[in-house]
Amino acid sequence: MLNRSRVLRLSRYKNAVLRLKSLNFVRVFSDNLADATGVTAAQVRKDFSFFGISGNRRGGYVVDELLSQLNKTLGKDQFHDFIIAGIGNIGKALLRYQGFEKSSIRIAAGFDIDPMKYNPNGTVPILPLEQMNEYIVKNGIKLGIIAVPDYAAQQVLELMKSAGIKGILNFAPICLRETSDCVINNINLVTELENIIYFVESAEAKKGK
Amino acid sequence: MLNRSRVLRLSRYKNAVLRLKSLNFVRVFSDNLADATGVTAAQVRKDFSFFGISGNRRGGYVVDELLSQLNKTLGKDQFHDFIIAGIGNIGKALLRYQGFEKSSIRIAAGFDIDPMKYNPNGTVPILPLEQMNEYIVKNGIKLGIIAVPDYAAQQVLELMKSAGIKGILNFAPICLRETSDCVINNINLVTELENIIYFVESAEAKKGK
DNA sequence: AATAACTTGTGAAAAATATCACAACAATTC
DNA sequence: GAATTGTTGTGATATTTTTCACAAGTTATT
Repeated sequence: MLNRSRVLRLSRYKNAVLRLKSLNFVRVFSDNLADATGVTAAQVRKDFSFFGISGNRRGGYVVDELLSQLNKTLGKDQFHDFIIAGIGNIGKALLRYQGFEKSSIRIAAGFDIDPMKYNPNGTVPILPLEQMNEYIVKNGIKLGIIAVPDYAAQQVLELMKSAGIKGILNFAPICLRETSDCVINNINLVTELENIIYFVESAEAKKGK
Repeated sequence: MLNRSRVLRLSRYKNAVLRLKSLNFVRVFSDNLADATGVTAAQVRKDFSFFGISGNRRGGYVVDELLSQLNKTLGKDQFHDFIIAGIGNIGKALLRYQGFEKSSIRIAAGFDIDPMKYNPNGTVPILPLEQMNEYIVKNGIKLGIIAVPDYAAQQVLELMKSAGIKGILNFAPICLRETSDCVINNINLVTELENIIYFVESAEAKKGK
């Protein structure tokens, strides 16, 4: 069965391998990846085994081979276009984020309802939300990011799905439900901070006692 | 044992209850929360039971009571100050993010090495990174956000930890390892998008076959 | 070419997590 | 006030995920 956190770990391994490669490593061991990503070596190997990624006994994994296997598994052997709905603080940050390009991720266009945000001729065009459907269909976009306020999220989700979007990263602070025809990852910034608060507070409490 | 995803779910329940409250719900059932957050009703009850949150048989949970129990458990009965290191795209977006205040989360200050970013007299002061240690110690800050480039992340982590930070949300695309004295949550935007790409691609592949 | 050193790949075991199913109970109806 | 209905709280069960442990294999050394 395909397991979400297993795929997340695969991405982390890939990042770790990239960093090791930049340090001129030619081979890596499951041990190295375990250290770099905070899991056990057995888990690294189990994960690889699950996706049919293999190395050499005693020789570990050849960095370049491993990278290409990881990229292939993750579908990173081709460019992927995303669109963003909502050009607020988060949306703008994602538009400008430098880290995507080298991971063959491209933000193709942004959409908003606020005319002040429109910029049809920018590097990444910002267009009226009404044009989103047309854009998605015309360009065959399959991937979207939702960065609108909570009250608009569900509606934007429906718009995206009906236009043919198959996968969404959602930053709106509301848990969008995924369906069989559309994968959704929810990132809730408040929730993430609350999580940290909880563990820090409970550590304090334990110590105080 | 305390379980990270259990606490994350608790935050989601809290958000769901807040939304139901705004719809004038007076009581909620585990069923409602299950629907709103995409888990089973049994899980909601198990989670509550774990934290000692209880309702009434047949009567469900009284919204206001439940909220205060959730907030108390999550340590949201008081304000929490965070600092941010790295005032780039992500850092700036977080500084301006509107959603924190009503969750009693406050960004107290930002730090960067670029003098162009300094703004010591803004609503949220942006100060030189060299002053971070002093600021943390002086104000008793326990919580931090890392939004610097990958190559600087480890170093900023050490700075924060040595100054007394106990919990960190990390946006740098490198997996920072948590230690017994400092909780860390890593959010890697590329990884999140890759995860979606993977599931969309593999769904495509399955359909094509 | 035999031995030693070391790492993978993976079944088996353990641990963690989620679901089931139902007794216990509270509100409502008859 | 007895019967009915509906919901919680939770042991027991099932499933998922992780770790263990070691045979199988590869390279290096003597």
